[in-house]
Amino acid sequence: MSSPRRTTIYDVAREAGVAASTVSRALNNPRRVNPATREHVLAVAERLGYRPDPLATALQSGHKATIAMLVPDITNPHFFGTIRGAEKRASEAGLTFILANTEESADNERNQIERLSRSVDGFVLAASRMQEATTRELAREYNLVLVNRQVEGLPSAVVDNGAGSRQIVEHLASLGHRSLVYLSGPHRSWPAAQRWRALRAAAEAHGMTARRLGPFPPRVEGGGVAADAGLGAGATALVAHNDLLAIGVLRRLAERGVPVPGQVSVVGYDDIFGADLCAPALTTVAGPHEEAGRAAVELLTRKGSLSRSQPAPQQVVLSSHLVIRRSTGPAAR
Amino acid sequence: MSSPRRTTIYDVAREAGVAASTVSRALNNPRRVNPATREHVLAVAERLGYRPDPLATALQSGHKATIAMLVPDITNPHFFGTIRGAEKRASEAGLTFILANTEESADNERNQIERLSRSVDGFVLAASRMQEATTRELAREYNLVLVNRQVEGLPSAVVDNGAGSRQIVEHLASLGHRSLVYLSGPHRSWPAAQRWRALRAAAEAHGMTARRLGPFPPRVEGGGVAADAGLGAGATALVAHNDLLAIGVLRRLAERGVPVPGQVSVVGYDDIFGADLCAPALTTVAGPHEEAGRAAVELLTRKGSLSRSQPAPQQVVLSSHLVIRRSTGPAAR
DNA sequence: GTGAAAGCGCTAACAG
DNA sequence: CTGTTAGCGCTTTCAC
Repeated sequence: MSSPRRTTIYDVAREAGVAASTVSRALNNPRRVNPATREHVLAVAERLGYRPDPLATALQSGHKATIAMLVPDITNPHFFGTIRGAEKRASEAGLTFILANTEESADNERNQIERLSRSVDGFVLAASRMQEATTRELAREYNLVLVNRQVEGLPSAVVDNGAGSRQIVEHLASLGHRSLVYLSGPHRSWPAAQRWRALRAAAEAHGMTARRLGPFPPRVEGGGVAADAGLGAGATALVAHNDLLAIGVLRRLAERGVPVPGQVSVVGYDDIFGADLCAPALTTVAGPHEEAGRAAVELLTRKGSLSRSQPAPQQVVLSSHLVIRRSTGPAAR
Repeated sequence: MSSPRRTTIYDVAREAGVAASTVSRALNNPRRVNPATREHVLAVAERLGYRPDPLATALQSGHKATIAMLVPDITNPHFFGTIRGAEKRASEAGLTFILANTEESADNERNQIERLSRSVDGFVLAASRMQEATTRELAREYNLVLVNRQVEGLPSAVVDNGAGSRQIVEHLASLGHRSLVYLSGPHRSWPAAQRWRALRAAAEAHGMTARRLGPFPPRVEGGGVAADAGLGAGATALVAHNDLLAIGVLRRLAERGVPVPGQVSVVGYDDIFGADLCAPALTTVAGPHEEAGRAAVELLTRKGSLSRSQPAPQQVVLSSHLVIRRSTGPAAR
């Protein structure tokens, strides 16, 4: 705009009768300057309304005080909690928070990382779509922390759906179900693989049959085909990859006049906003996603400060649990 | 990380056998350099994997290619559409997108603006909580565009809830309702004032009585008191400030055993995700919020490029409409 | 059409 | 403890 030329460190220096470097020190290394002059400099800076220029600081010191979070799809309510947690933590730590959409594309993700690399100190990659090898390679050059994805050797924060998955099976088993069908999300998806593994293992332990169908698009629109496929498989319990898909399944079932949970029980994952609003309210696996977002940022900042004295990158694992609502009930005879 | 020293414009210059300034020109002012040398420089840059440093560019030129969006509450699903639209447009325009939460506080908003001012070209202020005077004052120093708020003399993009509000009244009137109660949001809120104004005017035109209660916290939790207050007022139709509040109202009504829409009709605003999932599905005013986000960014970029030859700041107004679902029905006798 | 040189605002040696 | 001196990587006059 009308750029009235901001006051710089030199203005403060001149006004305070010291050198620019002294001003810089007074501001950043308070102990490396005489308390008296320090007071004075600070007062002058205050009076002149001095504000450091983050760009100039970054250019010189390399410390940008900025992080970026890359999300496959900003719109997906699943990410809201994670985004929120990350933004909050970043803000608390005085970091500027950049948010970018990768549109579910690994290429896009990589490009964004390269585009932003000079502007940020590190990245939080939510549900990254990149191949393990690519991710690992990029991690050698950039500061990366993963959320809801684990790659050996890289720091990450995940909500472990293992516990939730086991609880699904226990819940269904106790209701008399003998088999379940997992309506899978994208096969490339890390959580999808993790969920299926846990479900299958738990089912086996409980003497239940578990089958996997799909992949289905993990959105409400995917629910139509998913429901029909599940029904075709003759299952009494449908476990959808996420709540969006589960809600779509619920809709299709209602359309077809299939009573829930009378004839079929339905379970989701994520406990998104809306999961308890639908009819019937959805039984789903809830997890501390906001916590995961916070933890990821935390890992990023810690990593930066500790100058690689880190023994091994940390992998934070948060637990999940089943929230039982109305969409599950006793198995049909 | 292991910072292998990025290739700079000087590396390219040396390798290409030209001066750094020529490289700069070849990259930015293609026409101010000999086509042949240009080709050559570009080829070398490509080969060396040169990437300009946005920070250095910004420090020198003042052009940051970055915008920030300030939102009162990232968590509120109401903003998702707007955020998404803004992020998309920014990304298309090659702009880096900073997102910050202001926690519903005007002070916080102002601080964020000042903190980020050196790092960005401008701000999109969503549902700004600041006073008109403050906003106007800040707008003289910074590039601001408002979303879902209008301030005389400042550029903005809003979803006009006037049309939707009128449609609410027409809809209710045609169902035989003689009176409605508006369960208001924060009185400081610009949309709240706008909605109430339109509702009242339309009600008058249709010979209906309109009353305003509140303010209520515009969240699901606010629905309890709001519902009770509305019921106490003896209304047959409750128009809630937003869908969150409306959903809370629906819940409270269900708790109290009040049939919807049998005894009371309920209407919301925003058509958030989940509005069609609740039981009964919510009748609500929908608007092109994603469009509003896009438009705001558009205004911001245009404003920057056109060097103040702008006659008057633009105020984009987008229209809304009522989506009729199951929460509204004929007035109880 | 191209090169040399001067900074943008700040930090970080290096002397004193 | 503090001042001087170089740059960070880039753009932009100003000469040639």
